[in-house]
Amino acid sequence: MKLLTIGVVAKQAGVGVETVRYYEREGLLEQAQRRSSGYRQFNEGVINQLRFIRRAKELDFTLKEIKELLALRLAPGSQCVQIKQRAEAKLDNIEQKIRSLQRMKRALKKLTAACNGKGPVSECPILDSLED
Amino acid sequence: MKLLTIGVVAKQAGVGVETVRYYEREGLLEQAQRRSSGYRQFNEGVINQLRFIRRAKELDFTLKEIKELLALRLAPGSQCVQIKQRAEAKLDNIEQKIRSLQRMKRALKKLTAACNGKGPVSECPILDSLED
DNA sequence: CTTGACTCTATAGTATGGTACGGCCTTTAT
DNA sequence: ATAAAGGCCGTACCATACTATAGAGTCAAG
Repeated sequence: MKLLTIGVVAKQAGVGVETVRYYEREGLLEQAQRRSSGYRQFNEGVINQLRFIRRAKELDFTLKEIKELLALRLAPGSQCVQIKQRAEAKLDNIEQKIRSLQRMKRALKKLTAACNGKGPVSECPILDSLED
Repeated sequence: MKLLTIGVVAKQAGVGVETVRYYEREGLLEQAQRRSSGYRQFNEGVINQLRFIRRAKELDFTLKEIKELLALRLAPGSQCVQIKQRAEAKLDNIEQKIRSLQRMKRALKKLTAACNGKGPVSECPILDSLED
């Protein structure tokens, strides 16, 4: 098992060195072993963990939620259904955001449609409807 | 023209007193007149301005963008088309967010569909696909 | 005139997810 | 042996949009 320095790990995982330290501080990564000089020594698995974090972030999980996922993954007796529940909750969450954005979109579309883009600001129907 | 204290203004507009001061500091509201004691005196128009800000925020404009809208509104020679452009840019922006969330949604749906919710975490296909 | 509610300022803290800096120590290559 | 590159830590800083606190002064009602 090869041991890697933080710089190598960061590069492999596509994140900054500071980010790796930050994740360690925040408990997303376990405390790395140290050599006598104090330098961290990672085993290769950390790179996959960092990728896990990145993927989960792409799915809109917060670091806090990711930490919970990682904890579940390691806790003895955790069941797959717990992970599934979290994924489904996140799915709900995302769907709500989408609906909210779609409402905004409709409202803004209506405003821009009402405006012919001509004339001074004093006659702008977009501002008018924000003001009234 | 009645002059109002900050507390009245805040209440009428449905925001906190601190928020009004914050907006003033940030340049979203012009500096209020003061009486000799140093107390702010607002005229009633401020309430509409605060509502403007609230509505624009609901449409996902940031305070920075709102400040620009307000500046445009006051600048002589501003044209309606400039407002419309900003609204359309924001619309694009929102549409991008929606698309991004929809991608996440599809990915998460796929993951949850692959998981029957049975068995230990070590066999969870959701975690598997985040890890690999 | 007193009391309680209101207001003032400046400063710090909240949450999120990092990024940057300074000063120092270690490793690695030549 | 030396110099460059990399690592360490603690702290501060970024953006966003507030919110809270302390300590002081002011206003209005009774």
